[in-house]
Parts: sequence; structure tokens; C-alpha cells
Amino acid sequence: MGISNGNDGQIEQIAIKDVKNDILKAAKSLFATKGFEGTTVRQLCDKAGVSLALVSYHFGGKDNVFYALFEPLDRNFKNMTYDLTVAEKALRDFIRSFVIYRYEEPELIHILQQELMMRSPRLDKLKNVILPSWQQLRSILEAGKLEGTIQFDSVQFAVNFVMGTLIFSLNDSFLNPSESDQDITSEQAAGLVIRFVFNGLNPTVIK
Amino acid sequence: MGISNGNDGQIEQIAIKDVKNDILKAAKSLFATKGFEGTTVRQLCDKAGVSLALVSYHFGGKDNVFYALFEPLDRNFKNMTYDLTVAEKALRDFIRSFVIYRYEEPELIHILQQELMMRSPRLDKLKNVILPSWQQLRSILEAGKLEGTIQFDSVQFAVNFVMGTLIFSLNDSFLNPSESDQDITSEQAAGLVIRFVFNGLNPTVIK
DNA sequence: GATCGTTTTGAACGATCGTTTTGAACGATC
DNA sequence: GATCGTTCAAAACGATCGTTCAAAACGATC
Repeated sequence: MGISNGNDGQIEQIAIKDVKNDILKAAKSLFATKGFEGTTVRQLCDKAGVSLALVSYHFGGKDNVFYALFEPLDRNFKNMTYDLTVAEKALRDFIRSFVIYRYEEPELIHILQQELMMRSPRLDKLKNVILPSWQQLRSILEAGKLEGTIQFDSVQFAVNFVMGTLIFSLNDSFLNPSESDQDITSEQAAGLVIRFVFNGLNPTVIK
Repeated sequence: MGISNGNDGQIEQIAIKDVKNDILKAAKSLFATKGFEGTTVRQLCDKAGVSLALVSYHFGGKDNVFYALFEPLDRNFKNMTYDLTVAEKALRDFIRSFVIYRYEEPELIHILQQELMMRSPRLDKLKNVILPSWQQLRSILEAGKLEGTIQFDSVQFAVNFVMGTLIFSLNDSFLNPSESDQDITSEQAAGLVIRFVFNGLNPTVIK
């Protein structure tokens, strides 16, 4: 589109190619609802309103559209650290930031869930995105065990438990999607998950 | 193959068609590892060691192979009830039987997980299999809330939390499949999940 | 051993997949 | 205004998808 409105090309950043963004937006939506394999390039281009050839032209193939979706997410997750001197608080912060991100980018998180479940061949290249946060969670849990504020036998199971709660508990109803639409803020959602993780269904007062 | 070893045809039950069973076995394995869409009929028949046309001939199509996988599971889940007068025990029993089934049929459960995550178009016909157990869980949780032994705000989130823990916490490590192979019995696994569900990571003595 | 229905085979079908090709349209530079 | 590289649209590409078909092979019955 017509960039460079007389100025130096410095504002190029905000006006880059509509087409690439349109494809990415359509891909995010389609991959989330129909999965990667379930989405065809033609559906993608139809939804994006661009010609069929442009996926290959701009991205070099369907796969690269997928990977391009997670590049910003990769950058976001790189520089996250938590204070391990108080593991309990670190875990709360971890959950909170995860839930908040989930509210900001529900489709990306949903795609990640699908790919994890499918053990898709694309996971290899997604490890950069996923591994850091899982390792941070693992560190937090191990610190909490030493601290005595967190209890578990197997770190592996504990990590999976927390991740499972993060991923699953906030989902809409799988089978009665009608009765979903529970409007809660990301802060409320985070509190909910935190209580599940720390106390399960135990009917004790939460501190 | 040669059935009817001189007797009446009464033992037919154990000797039914090799081909159909071979296809089902191959399908269970392939669908679990590569997903339904990721599996081709040709791979299926190769693995089963049968000719390409036999999937359509015996089952009438790839889809019907999929549904046939869950017919026995459907029958199993129909007649399950739990004593709701003691919801806490009912929930423990529910979790235990789920975990045990998970150990008996890990591939079927894994396929179900995938289909749920994908919100696949096949879920409609799988509702017969899935809905009953989810509704039972829901009933148990609601009974427990009345009883005062189980605490939560939204039934929906609570159901998802329990299911997420059941499904996720026992998974092998998604990203380091090497360090999996944690050999625990289904009884131990059930105990683990029960503790997660009831107490989370809370470092309190379990009763 | 001829005849029947059932099961299996190999080849082919039309449809659709992701990708490539061709050439026109565009804006920038000289 | 001619020429350049970039961007886009239409058509076509080979490959592969799930399924079907005609004929061969099989087992049971007469």
C-alpha cells in the first residue's frame, strides 16, 4: 500500500504489508478452530481475502505461516524470570502471567494446546517458545518443595498438573458450548486457577 | 480365516474376522500417534497388512473405522453410577476408575483428548461416549458442594479442573519424552491424581 | 466338480491438497 | 517515458487424498 507519506521511511513499521498480516490473522483464527492439518491454504486465502499464490510467495509455504504466528510469542517468553526465594509467590506470579497471556492471545494458546496433544512434527521448532516457561515452572516447583510450601512426589507430574489446570480449567465447556460465555476478568481467572493449583477442591479458607 | 473347527458356530465370537480387528488395531495406534486427519487410509492398511480397499468394504469409510473404535467404550460407560450420599468417596471412585481405564486403553483416551482439543466434527457422534462421565462428575461435584466437602465457585470450571488433572497430570513429558517412563501402577497413579484434585500442591498431611 | 455368495485384490476414479508458473499491474528511479 | 524490481491474480502443476470398480480368489453347499 502507499507508504512513505513524504517523511523518511521511518514509520514503515506500522504500515507494513497488509497481505502478510491478513494471512496471519486468518491463519490464527483458522488454525485455532480447525487445526493446522484441518485448514487448507485455500480456506486461508479466502478468509484473508488474498490470492491463493500469496501464501507461498510471502511465507514460502503453509508451514512457515504457522511458525510466523509464534515469533512474537517467542520474543515475549524469552525474558521472564521469577524470584525463587519465595516460590509460593513465584508460582502465583507465573500462573497470573500465563492466564493473562491466555486472555490476550486465546487462539495462539489454543493452537499450542492442539499441537502438544497431537505431538505434531512442528513442535520441534516450537520448543523455543514452550520449553522456557515449562522449565521455569519446574524450577519454581522444585524451589517450593525445598521451601516446604509446595508438596509433590514427582516434579514431572506436578508440572503437568499445573499446566493441565492452566490449560483446561478455564476452557469453555467442551460438550455444551452453549452454556459457556462465563464473563470473568483475567484477574478473576488467575485467582481461580491459583486456588485450584494450591488447594484443589479442598474446602478450606484461602489465605 | 478358517473358523468352525467342527463345533457349532458358537465360538465364532472369539474368532471373528481377522481383517476388521487388524484394521481397528492399526487405526487405534495410528490415530493416537498421528491424529485422525494425519492418518491416511493407505498407512492404515499398510500397518494392518490388508489391501487398500478393505477399509471401505468392511467399514464403509475411514470415518466409520474411527467410530467403531469407541463402540466398546460406549457400552462400558453406560452403566456406571456412584453413591452420591458421600460425594467425597464418589469422587475418589470416579477418579480411580477413570485412571484405571486410562491405563487399560491409553490410546483411546489419547485419541479422545485430541478430538476434544480439536473440537473435531466427529465429537457429535462421540457425545454418547463422553457426556455420561462428564455429567456424572458434575453431579458428584455438586453433591460434594452441598455436603460441604468440596469447594468451588463454578461447576463448569471445577469439572474442567478435575478432567484436566485426570488427562494432563499423568501424561509423559511433552517436551522431553526421553525422561518419561515413570513406571507406576494404576493404583499409585489414581492416588496421585486424587491428591492433586483434593489438595492441589498444598503441603498438608493427606488423610 | 459346478455353483453360489463373500472376501480380497490391483487399478483406476474424481476431488482436493500445497505449490509453481506465467504474465500483468504497480511504484520508484533514471 | 522507458526500465527496473516487487507484488499480485489466474491458471495449471504433480502428488496424494478417500473411495469405487471389475475381476480374481476363497469357502461352503449341492
